[in-house]
Amino acid sequence: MARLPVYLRALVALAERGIATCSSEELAAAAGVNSSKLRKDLSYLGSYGTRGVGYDVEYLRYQIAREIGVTEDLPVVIVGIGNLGHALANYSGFTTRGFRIVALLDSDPDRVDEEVGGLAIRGHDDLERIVREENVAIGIIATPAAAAQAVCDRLVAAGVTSILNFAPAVLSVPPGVDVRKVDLSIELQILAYHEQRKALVQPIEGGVTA
Amino acid sequence: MARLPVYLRALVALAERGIATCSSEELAAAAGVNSSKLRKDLSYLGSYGTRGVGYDVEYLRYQIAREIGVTEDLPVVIVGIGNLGHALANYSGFTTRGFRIVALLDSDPDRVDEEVGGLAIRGHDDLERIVREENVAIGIIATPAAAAQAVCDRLVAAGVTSILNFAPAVLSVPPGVDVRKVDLSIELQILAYHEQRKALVQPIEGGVTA
DNA sequence: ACGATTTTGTTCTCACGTTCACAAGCTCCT
DNA sequence: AGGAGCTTGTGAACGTGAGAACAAAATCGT
Repeated sequence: MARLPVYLRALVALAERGIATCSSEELAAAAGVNSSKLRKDLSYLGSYGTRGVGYDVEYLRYQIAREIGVTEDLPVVIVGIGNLGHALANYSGFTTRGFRIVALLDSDPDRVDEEVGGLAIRGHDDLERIVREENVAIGIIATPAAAAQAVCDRLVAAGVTSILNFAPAVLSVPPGVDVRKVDLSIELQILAYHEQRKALVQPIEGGVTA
Repeated sequence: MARLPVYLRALVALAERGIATCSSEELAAAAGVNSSKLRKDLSYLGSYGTRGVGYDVEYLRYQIAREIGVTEDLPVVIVGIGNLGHALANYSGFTTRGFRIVALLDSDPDRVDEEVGGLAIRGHDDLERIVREENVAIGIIATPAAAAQAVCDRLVAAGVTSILNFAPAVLSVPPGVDVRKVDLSIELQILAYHEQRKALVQPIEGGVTA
């Protein structure tokens, strides 16, 4: 399920605060979900809790990490080192949460060998070799929309089977390849939509909708 | 619905390619959804199509933009100008798609007056004033997780009613305030999960799962 | 002017995910 | 040792969203 990483993050946060055990209510609150949903999700992995007591934070943390498959670092490449690629390369959250950035790729020859976040930018020519040599299964696309599909095709051909796409483009991939899309302006537009509805409803009803 | 912005983007792309009219099948393919779903979504807005012909791209584009509420630019503030905040401030997708970044805020006094993306960074002291003067309804939080809730509280108190949160923290807000969360490492972990399942299943079944 | 064709708008069915509610089980206190 | 009090795990109802199928309507050709 897509909520396991959220639970994992909440567990890490609890562990950092020195909390050794927690109930489903507490963990659900930390993760921002319903406690029933949380228990059902966790029961899908197995019975890792103790009735009357709760869950052992450290134990559950490891079990979820194992289920997700981030017990050891997974190699990742980032393609497109523009503003966003820069930020991603410097983002500490990747490296501390089960991922290892093995290469930064950019099509601009002038940028090759430039260092970002302690890693030198490589040209697109090296894409296939790096993916094969490092056994990279996950690629991050942070190129302009026009280049996204071509980059995607090359990544998939080289052996990448999961893609995180920041480019505002719909990627078509063969079966067996997963794509997740993060579109920043679409997120904002969704907020704008709710915003507009609030602006329309509130003056009439005279209050916020609980 | 959360898919309207996707349709809008697809329509803009079609318009840029000089396509004046399109069927639900074509638009659905461009948006990456089912044509039935698309038609149902659009019918919720009204009958903007013509049977036997399809949809007028330009007309539908305006209608969706109006529905979302991005016909004129909405003011937005970005709080936390680290790596990610930098990228967001420079991201052209916001400004070209119905939003106007009116302020960049950072807690670090040394960064104040530094210019990013043509806008000077302001200190947190100016938060309330800017939000009120510019009538800002949407705030973007790109701070570290530890600062996110405090920033969120200040934004909400100043009048912001929609928040896009990039910090890896669960924000609690009063009723009537919308929060959308974008967590980059969670997206990667979701891919890792699918990746692991592929690695487990494929060697046994001997092929990709269609 | 009329029918064939295309495409929308809508209805119906189905499956999934969420939530409530309760039984099973563990701990602690007496 | 035995019961009271929690807390997990799960079974059942509910609501929501997705997909297929069909009817209404507009154009085009004859």
